Amino acid sequence: MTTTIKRRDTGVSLFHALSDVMRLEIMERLKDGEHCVCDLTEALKTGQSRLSFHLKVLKDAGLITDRPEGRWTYYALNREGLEELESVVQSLQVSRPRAGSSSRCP
Amino acid sequence: MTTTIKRRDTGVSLFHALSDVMRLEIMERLKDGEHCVCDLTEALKTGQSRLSFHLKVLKDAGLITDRPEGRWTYYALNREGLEELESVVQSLQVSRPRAGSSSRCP
DNA sequence: ATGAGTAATCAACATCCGTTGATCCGTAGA
DNA sequence: TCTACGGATCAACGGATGTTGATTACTCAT
Repeated sequence: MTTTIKRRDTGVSLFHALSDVMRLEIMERLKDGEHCVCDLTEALKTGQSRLSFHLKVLKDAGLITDRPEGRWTYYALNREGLEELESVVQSLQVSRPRAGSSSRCP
Repeated sequence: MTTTIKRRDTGVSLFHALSDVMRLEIMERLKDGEHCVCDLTEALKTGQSRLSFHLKVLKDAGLITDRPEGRWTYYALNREGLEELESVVQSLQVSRPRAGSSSRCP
């Protein structure tokens, strides 16, 4: 089914985007609102190039948004992405209330 | 804070475990209950070695459990791991209701 | 005890990912 | 227009990750 495949792929990219310490730290920082790159660079004590790389991964996954303004770019959490994440996680929950083992081998 | 660091690390390993198509497919299969490896090998049409590798990743992350029985090993979803995942995902939600931008650069 | 079947582990290889430093692009101020 | 600055992008490198085939360990049946 195509929608299932699509769901799996977005799942993979969402989970991959979050499978890195620095990226989780970025998400953490953005929880209280928008931040510009220079702000994050200082807060996370890292190089500009590295930060830019991770921001791109998060943005491509749809978890954050960027808002260029003049010389600066502000990043913020993306509600839609987080909702999608929630939904994918929900879909991992057990569907049948594990009524004993459902496959017998011998 | 130590607990925050620990939370980040478990987050990373949970997300990493789920950032792979085959591993998501395994989770999908286990939603309806226990399955033995031979069962999954056939369902996912893959080699035994490959499957075993991915099962180990999921198990190490605490997302599934194994139950050896005789010649076979049965795998199942691990509720605790899924709850931990939920909790980590919850912790990514915006904390303050984004009252405008919280950092100004110039 | 031997042989067959299940599954974990290993070594080797290929690929992907993250880091770093350099470069490029766009904007703001002189 | 020239310069300085913020930030994206690129190439190159090194380390991690996934794949494959072979080996090993264990269990069951004969």
